[in-house]
Amino acid sequence: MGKRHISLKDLANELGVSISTVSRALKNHPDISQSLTKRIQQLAKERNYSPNPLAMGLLKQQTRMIGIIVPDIVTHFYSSIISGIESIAKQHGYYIVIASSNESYEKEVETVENLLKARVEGLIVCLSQETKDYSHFNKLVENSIPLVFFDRVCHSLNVPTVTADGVVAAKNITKHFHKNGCKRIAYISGPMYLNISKNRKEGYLQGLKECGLEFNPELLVECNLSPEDASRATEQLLKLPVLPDAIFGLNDTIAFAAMKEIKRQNYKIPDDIALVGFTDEFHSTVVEPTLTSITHPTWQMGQEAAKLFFKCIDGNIKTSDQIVLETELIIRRSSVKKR
Amino acid sequence: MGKRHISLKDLANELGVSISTVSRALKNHPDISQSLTKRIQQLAKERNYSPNPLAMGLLKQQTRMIGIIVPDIVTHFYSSIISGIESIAKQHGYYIVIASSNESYEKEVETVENLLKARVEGLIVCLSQETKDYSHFNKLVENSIPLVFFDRVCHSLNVPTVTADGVVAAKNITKHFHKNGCKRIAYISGPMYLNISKNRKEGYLQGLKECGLEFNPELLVECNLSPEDASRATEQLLKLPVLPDAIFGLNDTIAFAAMKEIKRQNYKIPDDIALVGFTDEFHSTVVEPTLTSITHPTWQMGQEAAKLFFKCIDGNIKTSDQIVLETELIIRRSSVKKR
DNA sequence: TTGAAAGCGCTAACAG
DNA sequence: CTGTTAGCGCTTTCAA
Repeated sequence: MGKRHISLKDLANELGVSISTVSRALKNHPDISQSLTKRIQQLAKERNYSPNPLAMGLLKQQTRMIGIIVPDIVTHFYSSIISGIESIAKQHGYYIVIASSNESYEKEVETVENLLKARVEGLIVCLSQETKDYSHFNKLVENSIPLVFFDRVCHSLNVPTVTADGVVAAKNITKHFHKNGCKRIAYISGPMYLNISKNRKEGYLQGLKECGLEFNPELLVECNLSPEDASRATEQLLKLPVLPDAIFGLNDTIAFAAMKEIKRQNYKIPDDIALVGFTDEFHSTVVEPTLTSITHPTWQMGQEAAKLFFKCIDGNIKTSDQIVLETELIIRRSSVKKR
Repeated sequence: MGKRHISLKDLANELGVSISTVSRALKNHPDISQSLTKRIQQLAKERNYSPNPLAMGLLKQQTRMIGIIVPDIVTHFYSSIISGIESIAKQHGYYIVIASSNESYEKEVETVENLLKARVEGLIVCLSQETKDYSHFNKLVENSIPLVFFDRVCHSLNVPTVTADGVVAAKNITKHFHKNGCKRIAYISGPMYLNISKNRKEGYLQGLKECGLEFNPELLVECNLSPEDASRATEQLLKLPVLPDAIFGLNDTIAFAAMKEIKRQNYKIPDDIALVGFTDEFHSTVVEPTLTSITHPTWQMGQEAAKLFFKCIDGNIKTSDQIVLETELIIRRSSVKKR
């Protein structure tokens, strides 16, 4: 094995000076003579010295690690956001530690604890679909440990958040449907305690109103966020005495599942039923028909979340730092009726 | 801010004993009296004590962090492998630090350095598509720092690897095409210095031979792994005086791009051109027609890679530890001609 | 049965 | 201009 990293001490010994001299020289402290500084820096480069972050961390009580908790890591939406976070983290010389809650409340609680034990400096979190109780985040808030929520957030905790404007997005979807002649517009939602479900419902209702359509409760079905349950929800809609002529899903996963189920029952998209998704996964353009969807600026969401995080670190966060990003309706074939 | 974590010292002060006593009690050292041990452990639990990993790391010279380098994090293939790695890492009480090379050699080199600076205990790596030179890994090998490659690997370095059996897989694809009446079977490959491209070519050639077909160089085109270049490669195939009647892509990203291009030119899949992908991304079942593909046991690949990693850590690795996993051809509609 | 002290790598206050 | 020292949290001899 052997020694893998050399230390200040190694350098100091080799040059016959003290450790602190080396330390100072390396940061160009004016106290050290030009020539010595040069010699020391030279040797450091030769030996490929790099400071031991553990020692630094211990001393400064900081690890330069950000904990990220996402419902899952395999969805493009989240991994793209993670990329965005990473890009900012790297600029600040921080590392990210990623953990997945697998959409489980229990695992989320456990994960928070673990990351704290690992001494991350703070957390950037998207809540699991099961999470209704937020007390596991209290400890962070009380100790003013940096905490940022994105996408699925909890406003009661007074924590900075980054979200996409689901109200406007859902309103636009609804109006888009209406413009295409749809009158029975259905919404497959997630659990209503999630802000994303609620916001999109809000926009859905506003949209209906603006279009002069009445809200029909049987056209709003809830499901958990699994493809299986989304299929079930779709089936439920398709069993209605009068079919819906449009469906929009809380996200693309749900929309894809709905698409499969609609096809399975031999209805035509968009002519029998128009379909719109949400979050614009990469494959929206590959499915048949191509899926109309709401794009999220995921990369940017990640970046904004990371920026808020560093504002927390620097201690100049306003509790009112609630960033809401615009989305865009990308119209493809799944929602445009040929008439 | 205040103190966020309590230390042995805190506990010791509170009980009026020495730090070392507390330390020993917490690990049930027989020297400490039963009653004291109990009292100490009780307080530790109350105060929610957890050892400071930085201090431990500094002392033991280990960080319990594994560095992972993947070409990108947003592809399901990689994120799923990462999940697999994480599951094993967690069992061993290790954390993973994920970095992406973005398919760039330069960034890969830089990333290796950064992770080493961060004192990860070793690396689990999938090479970038540009990487032909492996000297940035020499340092690890020389210092026997644990290093494991998966999927895109370098055999010359004598490092343990986990791969999928691309030869057999590509052979099966070729034979599957032939069974469906295809005679002009094309292969859109990646750069040939990548083992995955080479292996699949090998299998492709074997398959042709077994089917009594001759290899036609114009039916093998290379592209870098971007959708854009894959489209270009597809176009090239579609410009041939005689069309291919089957195409298999190095991976699903390429296959999806090929699918788009084929559709754009108004050819029918599978009847004009049969299509098969590789790696079985989630959306294979949603595209139209559903995409025949080779599934990789990605989760398992990650797990195996992590297990090899810990064998390295424990020092009982054989240089011959080369794990090759079986794949499976999942036949869907894109490759079955109606005749 | 318990405590004191050294040391992991580093910085910073304090002495020369 | 440079060296000494203390201390971050912990384990581990060595002493008592």
